[in-house]
Parts: sequence; C-alpha cells; structure tokens
Amino acid sequence: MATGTGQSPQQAAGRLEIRPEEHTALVDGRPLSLTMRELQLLVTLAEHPQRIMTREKLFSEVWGSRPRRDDRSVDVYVSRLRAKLSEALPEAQLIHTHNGIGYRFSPDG
Amino acid sequence: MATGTGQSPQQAAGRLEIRPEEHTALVDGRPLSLTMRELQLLVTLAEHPQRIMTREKLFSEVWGSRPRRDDRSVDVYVSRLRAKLSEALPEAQLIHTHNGIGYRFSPDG
DNA sequence: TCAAGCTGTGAAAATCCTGTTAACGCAGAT
DNA sequence: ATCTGCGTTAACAGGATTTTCACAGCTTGA
Repeated sequence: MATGTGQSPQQAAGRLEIRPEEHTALVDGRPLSLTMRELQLLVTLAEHPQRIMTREKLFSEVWGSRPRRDDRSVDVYVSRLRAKLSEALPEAQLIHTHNGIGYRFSPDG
Repeated sequence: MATGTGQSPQQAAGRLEIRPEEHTALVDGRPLSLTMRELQLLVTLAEHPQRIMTREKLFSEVWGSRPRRDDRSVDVYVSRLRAKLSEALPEAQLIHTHNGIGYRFSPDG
C-alpha cells in the first residue's frame, strides 16, 4: 500500500539526487535552491517514476487538499521546477507532460 | 474513488503493456506518449485481440457516436498509432488491416 | 520599517490535439 | 496503359490545453 510516510529515503536520477528528509535536491552534489513547494512537487513526482500523475493527485499530495476547479498551480510549479532543473541539468528532460492528464517523472530523460 | 493502487485491467502484448485505468501504454516499462484518442483506440483494439473490428464498431467505441458517411477518422488515428508503436517497437506489426472491413489487433506481431 | 523571497492567481503566449480534406500509392480489373 | 476502389498519410485550421509572465498579498529576517 503505497502512501507510507517512509518511502525511499533518497531517490537518484542520474546526476540528480533527492533527499526528502534533508529537504534537498542535489545535482552533482550541489544543492538546488528550490522552494518548499517546488521540492515537495519534485519529491512527489520522483516517488512514482514513469507513472503519469494527474494534477489532482499531485495537488492533493503536495498541497494536502483538493484543487479548485481550473486550478493551474500544479502547472505553474512544474514550470518553475523545470526552469531550475534545466538550469542545473540543461540536457535532461525529467518531467514530461501528458496532455489532458498530468505529468510524469522519468529518471532517464 | 481513485481505483486503488490495485490491478488495473491491464492488457499485455509482448513488451507492450496497456493500462487503461492509468491512461498509459508502456513498452518495456516506458510510457508511450499517446494522445487520448490514440490511447482509446489502442485500448479498444487490444480489448478484442485477433478480432477484426469494423470501422463503425471502432468509431462508436472510441468516439461514442456513429461515424459520418465516408469518415476517415479511424484510419487516420490507426496511422498515427502505428507510427508511435513502430517507433517504440520497430519490428512489431500489431495492427493489421482487413480490406473492406476494418482492423485487427494481434498481440504477437 | 524595509527588503527579499515565496505563494497563489489571472491572463497572454505558446504549444498540442482533433477532425477533415485531399494527395498519394497500390492492387486488381478493363 | 488506364481506370477504380481502398487504405495510408501529409497538411491544415480551429479549438483545447499547457506554459510562462506579471502582479499583489504574505512572511521572514535584518
């Protein structure tokens, strides 16, 4: 039954390393400066590699409540997260969009 | 109700795996990037392996209505689907044409 | 108090999906 | 060779969806 609190202590995706417990994500050992929301979103996505996660699922995992109708917060934060990720990892394509559904994290581009 | 983590009624065809509930079709565990229509069409075809399905049947299953006379939507989407499938599974020949009738899905090429 | 940074929201800009048409190729019959 | 019928696919416009920018309210720390 997923949803356990104690998921994996760390996730690795190539040069990216995620340490939820330490509230950090590192690239080549250097921490990205992510905000709380951005990190939570990244952690949530990375906990389900190659799984398409709906906006609703992502919202409820990260915000802890249900999104309003037509809420675009998830999109906005995905955008901000991508910006920071691609600054540190220019050729990686870690977060994929699935039109009409949501987003997917792929450890290997 | 989120359909628990449990088993979605998935279809397997060699390296191809179809999970309608998760809006996904995977090849070797990697999701194809199919549009909604393409996925619906694939799901519908795969639900009836080795059965020749008429355009009308396919149309009504996927589009939920009857096709106009001379509608080529099914053909166009079969073509788009084949393109994506053969990109991920070059030697497979999953969708067969039956002239004058429709299409057939064959799990083993 | 001020400056700096995070957050959520609206909306413009960019991108993708859809249905449709038409051009093209291929096989069989004339 | 030419015609005919059928399936395949390129191209296109309109609509739908996603991406990104801008802004105002909050919070934190100096």
